[in-house]
Amino acid sequence: MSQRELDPRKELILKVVTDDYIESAEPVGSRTIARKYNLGLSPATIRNEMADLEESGYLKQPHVSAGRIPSQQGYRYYVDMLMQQQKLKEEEQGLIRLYFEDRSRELDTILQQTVKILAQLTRYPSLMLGPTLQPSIFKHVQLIPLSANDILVLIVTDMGIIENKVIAVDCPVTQADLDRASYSLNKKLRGRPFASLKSSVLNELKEEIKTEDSSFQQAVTLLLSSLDTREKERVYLDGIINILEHPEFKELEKFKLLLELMEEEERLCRLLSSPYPGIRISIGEENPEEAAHECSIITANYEIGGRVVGTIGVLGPTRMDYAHVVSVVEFIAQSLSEFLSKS
Amino acid sequence: MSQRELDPRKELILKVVTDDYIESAEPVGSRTIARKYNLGLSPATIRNEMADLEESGYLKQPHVSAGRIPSQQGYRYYVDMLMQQQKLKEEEQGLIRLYFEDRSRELDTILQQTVKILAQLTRYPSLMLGPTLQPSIFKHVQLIPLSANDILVLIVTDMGIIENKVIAVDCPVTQADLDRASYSLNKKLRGRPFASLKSSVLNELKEEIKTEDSSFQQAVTLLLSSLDTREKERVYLDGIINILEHPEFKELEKFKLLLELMEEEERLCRLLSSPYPGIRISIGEENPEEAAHECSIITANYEIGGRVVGTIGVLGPTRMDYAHVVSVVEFIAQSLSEFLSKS
DNA sequence: TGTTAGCACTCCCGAAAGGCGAGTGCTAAT
DNA sequence: ATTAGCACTCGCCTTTCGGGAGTGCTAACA
Repeated sequence: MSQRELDPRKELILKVVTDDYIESAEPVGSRTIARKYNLGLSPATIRNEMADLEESGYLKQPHVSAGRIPSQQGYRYYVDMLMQQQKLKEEEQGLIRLYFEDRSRELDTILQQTVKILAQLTRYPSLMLGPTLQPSIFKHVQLIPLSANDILVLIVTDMGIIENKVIAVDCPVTQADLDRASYSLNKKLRGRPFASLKSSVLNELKEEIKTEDSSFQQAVTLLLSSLDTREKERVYLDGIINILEHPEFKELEKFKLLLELMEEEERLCRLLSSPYPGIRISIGEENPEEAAHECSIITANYEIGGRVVGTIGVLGPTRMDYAHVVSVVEFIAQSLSEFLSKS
Repeated sequence: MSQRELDPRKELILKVVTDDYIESAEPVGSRTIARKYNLGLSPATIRNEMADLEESGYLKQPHVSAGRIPSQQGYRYYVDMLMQQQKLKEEEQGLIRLYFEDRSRELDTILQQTVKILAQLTRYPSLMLGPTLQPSIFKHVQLIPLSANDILVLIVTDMGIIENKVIAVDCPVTQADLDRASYSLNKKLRGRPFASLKSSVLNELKEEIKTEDSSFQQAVTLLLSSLDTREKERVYLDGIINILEHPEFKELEKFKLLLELMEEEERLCRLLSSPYPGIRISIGEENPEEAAHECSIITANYEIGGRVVGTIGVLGPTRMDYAHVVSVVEFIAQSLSEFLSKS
């Protein structure tokens, strides 16, 4: 975080320039500021201040005879020090609340729709990293025979997240075998956090099943290994189209890079995942992805029962309506957390 | 289907124009044809034929001094009568086969990756309508308590499709209640086709449970109603970016309309769903969606165990490589059907 | 010393102009 | 019936050019 290192008048001007540029998408000139914002300063004075701000890296000029726009450093200062926290408008709050009132749907649908509403309210592309298994608690496992050699493994967590996986076994197993296996797996695993499964419990379990027959052994071993490999999280996405509203993407090439990014889940994950809780704002080149170097990303984590399980966020040009987006993302993340924690 | 109503030389010229335009995206002129395709005809002759073809509606001119391009009617004739069926290249077949060899994944992932490979091979945006429940056979149901008042209902079909839904009950139910309910539901429903559930079986079941306690009754009733409402199919999508390779979408507005379409599942469903099996080609305004009036769509249904359960398809400009796409879509639909039927 | 008016200068942007080139339809010859 | 020749059309690309917005600098002023 930056220190407060600009004098009040420079701050004021930086703020005004940023606000105006965010709104208009046009470089802001000294004349405009003087006329529009009544600061009691002449254009010339503002010009001087702007020149200073440019020299110290907070503003820049697209070209000599244009107004100023904020640099990445300028946005950072704006976001950290100048931006006014907005309270979400009543109607927006209402919309979100209303949406989260209707409850009986699949998890998948809920998440998809949450991203959709986020995109609608922000008018930017919105993304979500689906809930991880890691912090969940094991609730139920069910082994279901699909055919002679294929078993469907269903794992349910306390959050209602469902994992399913087909595993192939060499020798046929009977329904009875599987029921028995399901039963003892459940007895053993129910209530345990996933994070702890890999190490202790599983070995323990492996020991135990030595006494059982081989097909059961095999099934369990496979289950365990499949639990191991399962790390990929789903990415939800909506409102890509919103990006086209913004003049910075009128050049197809720029948009193309971004669209490419959006179609690759791994890269999105890298962009979104954030270790610490709370709102995070990444501006321009702070983003790890080359394609997003002219974008900013605002994310917040959401939780289930106090445990962080996923991330929700918005992607936009660096000239983004930070204040508004922050308030929406925050509110939705919180609403989603509450919603998921209730079930 | 059109009758064969053009004389051979006109057909030849229509075919050449279409082939060339599909490849080059430029209106093709008489001179080009004469030089490039050695038809033993002079440009002037070709011009006369083209003028005839234009008059009868198979070709059109973007403007007076440009070459000809196929009209929608022209494409239709091309697709129905002139296009040579291609056999898929060995390497493409190999790629697809290779992909379908690796088996143990979730259904969801498989479908997503199938669309991805379709997009890769065709270089067009690709879509899939996820498998419907309707033609499946009931395999297993499991009721799992998530909290005091929420029950997770898991339904597994013989195809490994998994539906899950959270339903809320008024009064708390115990694990034992649910196990008992699961048991009798399974006994009753296993092996029945979904299509038949709504009517006969369910009423029968309702009668039967009158004798049971109320919480059980309630759960079953809810289950039935949730089965009813569940009709929405998932849409998988990949390779949107490919559309930008084509000059017809260099105008942002056109692309925007299409992107809008792609972000709305219902509209995609309407566009894709096709009653009859086999390859279907919709050209330009044959499509029900306004936004796709300058596009063509090639779809094929895929099956599980001989029953049509979904659709896979490709969207491109009307100037689309029909022959190649048809062969890819066909092959992938078939491979997917085989793959899904094996499990 | 900070602020402001005045002014010359820069440079983007959009409109207008002009030339090129590809392709056509028509006519007349084969 | 086919073809060569030719005048004509028209999209597109490049160039040109003026207007306008905005600047930095200088000098005057409080």
